Amino acid sequence: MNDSGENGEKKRSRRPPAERTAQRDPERTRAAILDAATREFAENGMGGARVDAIAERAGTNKRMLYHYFGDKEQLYLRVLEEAYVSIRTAERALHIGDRSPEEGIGELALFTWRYFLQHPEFLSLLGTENLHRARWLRQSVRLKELHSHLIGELSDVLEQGKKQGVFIQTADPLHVYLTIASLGYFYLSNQYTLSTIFGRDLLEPTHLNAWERHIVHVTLTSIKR
Amino acid sequence: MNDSGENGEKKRSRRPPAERTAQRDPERTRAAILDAATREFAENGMGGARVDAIAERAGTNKRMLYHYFGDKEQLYLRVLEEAYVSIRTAERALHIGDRSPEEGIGELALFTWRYFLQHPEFLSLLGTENLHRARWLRQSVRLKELHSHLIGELSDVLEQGKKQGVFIQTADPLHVYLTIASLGYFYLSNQYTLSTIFGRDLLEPTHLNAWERHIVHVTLTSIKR
DNA sequence: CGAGCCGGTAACTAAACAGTTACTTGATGG
DNA sequence: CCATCAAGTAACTGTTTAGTTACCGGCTCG
Repeated sequence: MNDSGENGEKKRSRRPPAERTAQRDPERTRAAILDAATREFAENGMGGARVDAIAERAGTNKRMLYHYFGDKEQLYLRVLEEAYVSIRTAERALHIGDRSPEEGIGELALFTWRYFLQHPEFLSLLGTENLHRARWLRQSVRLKELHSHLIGELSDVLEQGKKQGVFIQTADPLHVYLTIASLGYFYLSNQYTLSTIFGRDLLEPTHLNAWERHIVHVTLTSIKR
Repeated sequence: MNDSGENGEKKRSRRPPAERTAQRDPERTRAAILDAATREFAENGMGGARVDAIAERAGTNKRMLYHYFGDKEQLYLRVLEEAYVSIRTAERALHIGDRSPEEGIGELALFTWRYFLQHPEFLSLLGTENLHRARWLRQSVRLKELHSHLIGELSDVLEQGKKQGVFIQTADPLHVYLTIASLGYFYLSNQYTLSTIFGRDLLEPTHLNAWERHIVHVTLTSIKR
């Protein structure tokens, strides 16, 4: 039933400048807008992003954008929610409790670093949202449980490590997560100013690999007995 | 526009009589604009900052702003340069080489954290500049030597620590600095989203103090033998 | 078969914005 | 004592922007 390609083209249009009929695909249009918006907001922030630019990137127009998402702010919030759901979903699939505590933490650190590296738009969106003091995120209800799971799982792993005597008793799950995230976030999100003032390209593979090892090393030595 | 006759009421002159002359103080006006611009750019980013808002905050008007700084971009660059000069100047005054290596590094970590805490506008400006891939910072020549000094001094302290056998041989000055800056920057610049998703106010004194101790602990354990 | 719904387009509008211009006031040195 | 210039004000301008409206045309179902 999937009509791929052209069905009978009986359409000899009379007027419109665009004679080519776009095949209708609401789901695709919606996804294209969301994707285009993600890139536009990530590159230019909330204040700098242009609604016209998003429509153009999505290969559609403003009318559709307002039709599906309401207005610029609601679209931005959807982009942000989507970004959070993506990283937390991938994170869950790790199941850091399946390995030894030490390996579990190391795995989480590696995953986080590599996810940040492959999703610069996520870091950028976080930066924008924080510039505005989480003005839009705070309105979103559906995001909290997403995170309580992360802390819960991390807490279990730490407890097990403490019982086994490999981790110090004061190790705190939130602190461990913040440590991992800090080291990845700052290096990447501030790579441009850092590369400029220190005169080294931080994105060179050699430096990236060194920093990856550094993150794991710092995280583990800070909680090991 | 303004037609001749009609000398009755209502002749709205284009130029209202200046009732009182503000005392002239070019240096003060200049400083007021720079200060107002710092706040406006920090709060709204480059795209969100409004020239009119800066003029109003400074208690002056756009004409003066353009007179002293050329245009919005040049003003922004001056704000950014000023911010970097401020932190590096304060940092230099620490003289971290005067203490034992361990104390020196701890001192640098404490200073950095506290400076970030007291100067949220600096963090915000860094975020904005990185969103734009250091577009303006790269144009600034006068900022590189400012930073080579920092790395040089840090390198000396680490060398001394290695000689004394208290630091590991692989400790790298840039990595140490990035570690310290990461842990402070992320916690503060992302405090709004983090507080929201984890349901804790990260700015509460208890949590701030705990994180301060954490930064020093993490930094030192990562390089100690 | 035709009414009306739905995905889609382009031109429009009111407001906001960066940057300019026309003008005023007062201090100073010749 | 006035010519000149710098500090300062507010209205203006051309452009950009978020959001709207008028319209198009194919598809579906009664």
